[in-house]
Amino acid sequence: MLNNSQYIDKLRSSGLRPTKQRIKICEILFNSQKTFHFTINDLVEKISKATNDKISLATVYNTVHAFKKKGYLKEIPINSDQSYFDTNTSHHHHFYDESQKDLIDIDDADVEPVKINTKIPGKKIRSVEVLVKVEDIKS
Amino acid sequence: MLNNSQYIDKLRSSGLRPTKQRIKICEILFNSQKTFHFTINDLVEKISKATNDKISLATVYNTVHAFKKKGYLKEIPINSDQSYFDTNTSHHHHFYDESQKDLIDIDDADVEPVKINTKIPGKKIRSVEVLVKVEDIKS
DNA sequence: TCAACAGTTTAGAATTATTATAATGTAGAA
DNA sequence: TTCTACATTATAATAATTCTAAACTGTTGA
Repeated sequence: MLNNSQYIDKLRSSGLRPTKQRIKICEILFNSQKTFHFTINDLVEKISKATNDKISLATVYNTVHAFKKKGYLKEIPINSDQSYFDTNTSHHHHFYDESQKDLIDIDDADVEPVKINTKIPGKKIRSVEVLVKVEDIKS
Repeated sequence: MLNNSQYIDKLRSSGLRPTKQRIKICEILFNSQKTFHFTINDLVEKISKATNDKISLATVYNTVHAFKKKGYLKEIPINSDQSYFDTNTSHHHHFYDESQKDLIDIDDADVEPVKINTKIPGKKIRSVEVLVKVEDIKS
């Protein structure tokens, strides 16, 4: 749990001006012990519940992308009509529940290291992500 | 390499009417030895090169989704503004080249089986997909 | 063979997510 | 405090996808 001055430091140290919109978004994204997944839409709703000052949609997009670029958020690839982001930036994987359209973390420790026995010349690996799609047993 | 009557059988046997639009799209997608990746946009371009009869965009979407549902195409999850599809429906994985925005198959044999040591009650695994993001070594 | 129906295609409108624009506002350095 | 570069904002623009309703066409069965 960080207080505002810690968010200000965090933003400033990564070259982002600590504007009140960014601080508010930090509070919403990083104040919880638990990490979580969200879409831009989810975040807009959280903001409108958390404050009376509206933050424009464009700012929400800009801020999320800035935070992603700085490594404070990860984007999660799912077959989806919208982008999912994750406040958990540690290396981990995901279940995607196709029945409930729900995304669930898989701790990195719960996945045996993935061994890839091939490579592409001139390229280096940036990340290895596992997506496990699940569905209701009965279906 | 299948000829049209084989596509007609294939469509009919899966409960899809063999209309001329669907047959044309089959020719474009499944006539090659090599499997490939495409976006809806790519497919529309291929169609317009391959034939003088235009196929409407809505039909392309409908057909691709119908083929996906029947298991003739797979959708590939990537952080992207558009959906990627794969004519290779066998179990395999992908490299995604972030420098070139290019998608490359990884043969299933080149990935050691992924072991997940956790599960979700009431859910069964439908698929396990590995996405390896790569970039230029120099970057 | 052919009429009838259900499934398809179609053009275009509608919707949704995201990005661009340009004017206004503001944090931070001097 | 003032200035300047960076941010925010509302709105428009764009792009991908889905919806709609009318026209069309395989297929079935008489």
